[in-house]
Amino acid sequence: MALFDIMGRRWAMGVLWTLCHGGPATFRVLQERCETISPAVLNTRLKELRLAKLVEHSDYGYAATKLGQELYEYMTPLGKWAKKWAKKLD
Amino acid sequence: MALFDIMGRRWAMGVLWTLCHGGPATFRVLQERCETISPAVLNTRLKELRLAKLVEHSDYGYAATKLGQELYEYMTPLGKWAKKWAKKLD
DNA sequence: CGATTTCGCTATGTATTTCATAGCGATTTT
DNA sequence: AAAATCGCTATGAAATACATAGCGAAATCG
Repeated sequence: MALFDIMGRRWAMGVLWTLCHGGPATFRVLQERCETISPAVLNTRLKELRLAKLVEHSDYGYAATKLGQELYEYMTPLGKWAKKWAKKLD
Repeated sequence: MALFDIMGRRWAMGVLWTLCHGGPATFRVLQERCETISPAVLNTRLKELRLAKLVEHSDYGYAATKLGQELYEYMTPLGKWAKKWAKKLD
């Protein structure tokens, strides 16, 4: 369950989601998009995500790799489901 | 993204996965199935998952709710994908 | 029935992770 | 040349997770 290992860290999913949803971004732009992430954690997550080949550092800044996009696509329906789920919590 | 909030905690996905994959279990059995989880963390996650209505405490011990199963089903293809992904890391 | 085992879980002290914030050196803009 | 912006590191405090021991209640055994 090594995937859970990396995804079970704060902001790991959030960063990948943000990159896929909003497109490539520089460090600082990405930081702003995440709104409340600290640069230290963002930096750590980016290193981990790059090591996991889910994110890469291109000319346009950080971007999801093909693998990262694939993972994101598995997560999108989950995002929709989450809205339904949230309503049931009241 | 409140779903990421709860799922982005250590063992949250793992516990739900374990319950869905192996069926309902008592606290101690669940702890054994997770192999390396500490009782304190397991207890915390169970509280959170119950609050999120993903897990419930039935007669047979802890079990995933219908909602929890739904979420699990979104995660299963992800588990298969993870194997493919793991090979590309070597 | 009393003794033992098992159960769910809490307590405790330590290690790791995350946090907010400041700021450095390098590059780009003015 | 000065100022702004960049990616990122440093730091110290707070939150989270860890391993381990063990408690009180319930089930099981003799």
